[in-house]
Amino acid sequence: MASVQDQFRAYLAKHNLKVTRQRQIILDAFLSSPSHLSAEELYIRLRKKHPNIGYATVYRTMKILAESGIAAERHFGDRQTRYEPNTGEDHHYHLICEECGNIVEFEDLQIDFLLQKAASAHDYTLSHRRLEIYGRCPKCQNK
Amino acid sequence: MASVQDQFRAYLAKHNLKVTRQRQIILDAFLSSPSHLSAEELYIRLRKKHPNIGYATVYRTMKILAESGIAAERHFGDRQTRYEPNTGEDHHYHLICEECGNIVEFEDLQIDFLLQKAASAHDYTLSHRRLEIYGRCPKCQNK
DNA sequence: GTAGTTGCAAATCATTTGCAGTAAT
DNA sequence: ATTACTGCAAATGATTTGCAACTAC
Repeated sequence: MASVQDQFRAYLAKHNLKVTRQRQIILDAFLSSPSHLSAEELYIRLRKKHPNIGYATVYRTMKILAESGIAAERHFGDRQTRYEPNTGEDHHYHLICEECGNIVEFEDLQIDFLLQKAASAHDYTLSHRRLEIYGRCPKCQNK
Repeated sequence: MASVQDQFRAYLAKHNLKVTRQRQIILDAFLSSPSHLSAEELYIRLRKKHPNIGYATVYRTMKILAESGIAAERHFGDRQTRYEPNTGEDHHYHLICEECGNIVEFEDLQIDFLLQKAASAHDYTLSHRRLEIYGRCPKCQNK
């Protein structure tokens, strides 16, 4: 039942933060944009409709979205932090085309299992994992 | 036979680059330091013995080491780029303690196989992969 | 001698922060 | 009324670059 909107409001309330017009706009833009955008890319999309929203506000809000568990931060090869909607406890992996940058997400229970096993083998507890496979997508393989 | 030193000289020769004192010093320092140092950390170690080597030279040289295949660049959670000796075509994975930052490297043929399979399943070719498991090391588990 | 290199300082890129004015509670 | 928030511009931290002096070839 709890929509992302509710989750957001609940998080703000719990932390004495305010529901502002800008935060609402940024959340909506984030939810209705392609995944893996950076704060800058989101900002650029935003200013089309809302030219007066500040760069810093986008950064600050994305940080709140990450803390509230609505967005997850990702670091791929480039320097920027990218965000994706958080799909809860379950995790997925990324397949990234080195040529065009296209990203495919996938899940794999067998990999999950082996990662858990690898951590245990070294007496580590596992909290999260990052797996990225770089290669060439079908399109880019034929130039 | 080909030592890393030879590999370095060969790369420099092929690209019309010169074998300078500084490049030699930085390569040696890189080879005799713990793995996963950042350019800054290497620079700090260096200046003990060679106070007149410039910050930029370290960055420039690490870039050459990466291009020549002697070092591999790594991006973990923090913002800095870290370097590790490149162990050729074979790859390994990382187990990282979120508390103390300790890093364990490991290999796993079963994981290799599944990653290759995952790429194929989406018609991607595979060029390289990045796998990091975050958790807590044995020491940090007991506070 | 010539072309590539160095060290420095200034520039750049992504991100963060201080602050005075503004808006949500 | 308070307290948090915004937008801007200036600050930060990692890395890069321009340039005049220098060094390997």
